[in-house]
Amino acid sequence: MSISTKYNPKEVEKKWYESWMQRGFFHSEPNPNKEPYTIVIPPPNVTGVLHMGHMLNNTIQDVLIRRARMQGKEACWVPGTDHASIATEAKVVALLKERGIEKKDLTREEFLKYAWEWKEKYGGIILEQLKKLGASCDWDRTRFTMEDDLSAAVIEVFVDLYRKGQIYRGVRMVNWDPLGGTALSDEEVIPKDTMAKMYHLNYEVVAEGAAAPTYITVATSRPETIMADVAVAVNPNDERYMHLHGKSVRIPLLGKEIPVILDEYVSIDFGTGALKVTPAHDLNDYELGQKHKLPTIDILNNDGTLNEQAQLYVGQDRFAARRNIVKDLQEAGLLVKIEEYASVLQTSERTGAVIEPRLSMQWFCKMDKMAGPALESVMNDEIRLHPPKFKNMYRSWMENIRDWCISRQLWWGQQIPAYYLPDGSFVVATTAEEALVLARKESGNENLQLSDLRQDEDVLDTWFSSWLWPISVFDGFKDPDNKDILYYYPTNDLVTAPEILFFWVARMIMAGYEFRNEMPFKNVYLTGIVRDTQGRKMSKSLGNSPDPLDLIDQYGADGVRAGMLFSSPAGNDLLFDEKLVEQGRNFSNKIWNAFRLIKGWEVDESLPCPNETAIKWFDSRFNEAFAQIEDHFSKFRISDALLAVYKLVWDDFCSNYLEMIKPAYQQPIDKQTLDTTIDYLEKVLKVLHPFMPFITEEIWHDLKARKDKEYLIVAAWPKKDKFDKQVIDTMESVLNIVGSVRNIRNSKNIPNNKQLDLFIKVMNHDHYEPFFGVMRKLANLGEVQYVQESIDGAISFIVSGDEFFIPMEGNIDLDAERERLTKELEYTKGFLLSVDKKLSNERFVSGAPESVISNERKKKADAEAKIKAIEQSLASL
RNA sequence: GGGGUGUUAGCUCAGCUGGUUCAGAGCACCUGCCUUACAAGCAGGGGGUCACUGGUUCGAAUCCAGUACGCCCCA
Repeated sequence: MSISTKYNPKEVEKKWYESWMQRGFFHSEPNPNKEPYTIVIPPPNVTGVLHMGHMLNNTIQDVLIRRARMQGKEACWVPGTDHASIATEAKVVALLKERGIEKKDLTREEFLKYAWEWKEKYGGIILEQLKKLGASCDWDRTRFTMEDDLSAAVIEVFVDLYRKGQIYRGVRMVNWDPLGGTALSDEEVIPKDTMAKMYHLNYEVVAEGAAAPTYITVATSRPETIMADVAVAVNPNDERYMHLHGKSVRIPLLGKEIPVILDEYVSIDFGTGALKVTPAHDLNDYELGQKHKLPTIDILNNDGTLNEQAQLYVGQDRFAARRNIVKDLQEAGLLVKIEEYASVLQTSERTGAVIEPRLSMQWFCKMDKMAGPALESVMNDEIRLHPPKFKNMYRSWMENIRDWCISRQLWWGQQIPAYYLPDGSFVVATTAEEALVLARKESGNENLQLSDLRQDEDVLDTWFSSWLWPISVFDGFKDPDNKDILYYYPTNDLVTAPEILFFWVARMIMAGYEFRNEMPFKNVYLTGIVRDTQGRKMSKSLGNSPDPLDLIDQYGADGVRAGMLFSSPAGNDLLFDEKLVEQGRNFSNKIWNAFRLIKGWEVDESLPCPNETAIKWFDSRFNEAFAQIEDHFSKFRISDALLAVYKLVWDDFCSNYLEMIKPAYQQPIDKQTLDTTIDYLEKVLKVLHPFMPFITEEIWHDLKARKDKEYLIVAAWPKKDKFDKQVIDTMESVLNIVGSVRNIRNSKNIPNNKQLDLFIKVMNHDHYEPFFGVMRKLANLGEVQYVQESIDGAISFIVSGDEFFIPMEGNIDLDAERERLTKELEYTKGFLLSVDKKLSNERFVSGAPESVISNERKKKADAEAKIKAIEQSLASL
């Protein structure tokens, strides 16, 4: 038989993925005889392509879902995509631009037509990429946040919340791009470090009957906004300005009187310690203005020119106005000085224009009521965050929650179902027709027509559809009692990144309680961010992110999956190194070769089984490791679970078990050993399958002929079983003995093929006999036997309190041996001293629990025995 | 500025209720091996003042306080 010494993942992966799909293993239907296990995918942007973050995230979900499926649960992983209004609209705009089409020349309908065309053509590539990773999603259930049913749910929820008084209109500061004529999200704003100028201006203090005018100097980077000033603020503790408390000042040039207000917000050391307050044109000033109930004067037009409110420089661009006012101020003698300082300039990602903070009317969703149950369920562990350290962060955010701005000045998304009447009032309804009925009723004007109503131009924030995701993918709004939602909801586990804990996770929890009176999921597993080896976030602009598909191509999906999970505990960032994936690939190869070895054996049914001890040991060892693996899973320690499987396969199964039972070259194996070994390999494949689905399925089928649906993907997950700790412990000692022998070979340059003899002088154990065979095989020993006395002319070592001798036929370096033994003797004596010290401390003996004390006594006895043995050996040298 | 969180081997991290699985794993490194499953491998080995300072305790990597540095989220 010839099987390649290297595992070749390419065709294997394609073959099994297709095969799993064909047989419908990924598909789920409600089954009352089975326990449901449900995951909804965090929907990636429909425009997105697979990046390393998706890889990690979806590998974890696939591990969880595959394990649940093997456990016999009705496993359902719902995939889908998010319409991502900002990102998608930006891509469509860019694409149209390449074709010479400007968005502003299109109507809303024309633009949306292009957008949908584009979505149909390029959208959802990412889902195809997930298949390459092996993701076992139920593709029949693929959903999209902007498909009809899901959009209908969004509108329904909006109307519902509006009627409950949870949605209102209000003013908010937005990032305005005067060149693009649009508001931008924070993500679309690029901060640029620049040198800016700080202008120091004199505001005249209003003082009746003063002989000469006195001034207060205010520092500002934006002198052209002084016409929008409504106050000057100083810190109440600032000694320089005590005399101004309760006074007023005049705006330079304009002469308008404004109050001096006191607020600790003003930092005494920055600028002159006096701050002009311009609520319409600065976020901090806006908040200050709200706090002190000051008016808001907006002096800018959409395109960045000054309007009538400014009174001066009307019609001029903000930068031209700045130049002019500086000149005028200078001439008026009110400009004290100009300073250069390092500042951060906010610019538009798309037009490069300097961002103008601007007040605008937006829609908000109240959060305080919904936050209550959402906070409580996490605090009392109804919903568990993994790792739990995120609970604190969650709490502080939820306790200081702000209302949610849900409107966006875009076209791609669900248009807000608010309809304006000609008089400026509005009604909210699911359709225009319903809106008309409402509008007629509320206005008392029965003559109103559809054409008199104007729907709000804005669309809803994308999160306003994704917060409904766990409910809407099962049509829980359209049909609240359908069998899917009743069966699959609440879902089990959610796997996502901590950076969207608030944007998304918290809001889904709120929506769950608000609309279904039930949590949306029981566990939230928070992954870390995938970074490069220097700890930098992976990003397109840095070019430090490998293409996941290239990696799969090069190392195989199984190798990449394992690589991603090595060293990525929950909540910790993953410093991605291609070496990890290499390790994953090497692991694939290791398993492959173990399979090759077993597959290559000829069986001789007449042979007796010489491997009882090894067989008994691995059975116990498997059960012990399996219990650890299950424990890791129960705590969502996926990385640790994989590492435990890794060691079980590599160390226990390959390095130890297979070496113990391996027949000599070209010798046949007995039937019992072979059958048991195949059973063991199957068990190992099972626990490995969630992590490395392809190679395990391949070996599963190569190992034996299988019936039609007898696939590993649906094979029964092992059950916890008892294990013999004694056998495991003894084998550990045996492996230590073997290690010591090998070490001696190594240090004495004794070739592996030269047999050595071993004599055991038992102190504590006399149960090594069943393990003699294992020792002989692994250490290449000839004679192995118990003795009563030390052996002269032998190298000795101690394992678990017993002394072992290897006769050396005179080629012992006596000095070296004496030195080694002396060293060990000294160490042991020191150890004994520390134990004695502890035991003679009365407070320890009276204070420590009995078990700790008896343990110390045992340590003392062991150490004393060891010292005696070493001393004897030294004497015999 | 507010809140959170972290610092253990060269790197990435475990270490759960303070006490023999307490200083551990993987990778990297060093030495020797192409020994018929695997050089993508085998065997062996070296390496840490558990950030710093103090406290609690019979006993601290572990609990508490402070300091330094880092990261995350919000503003």
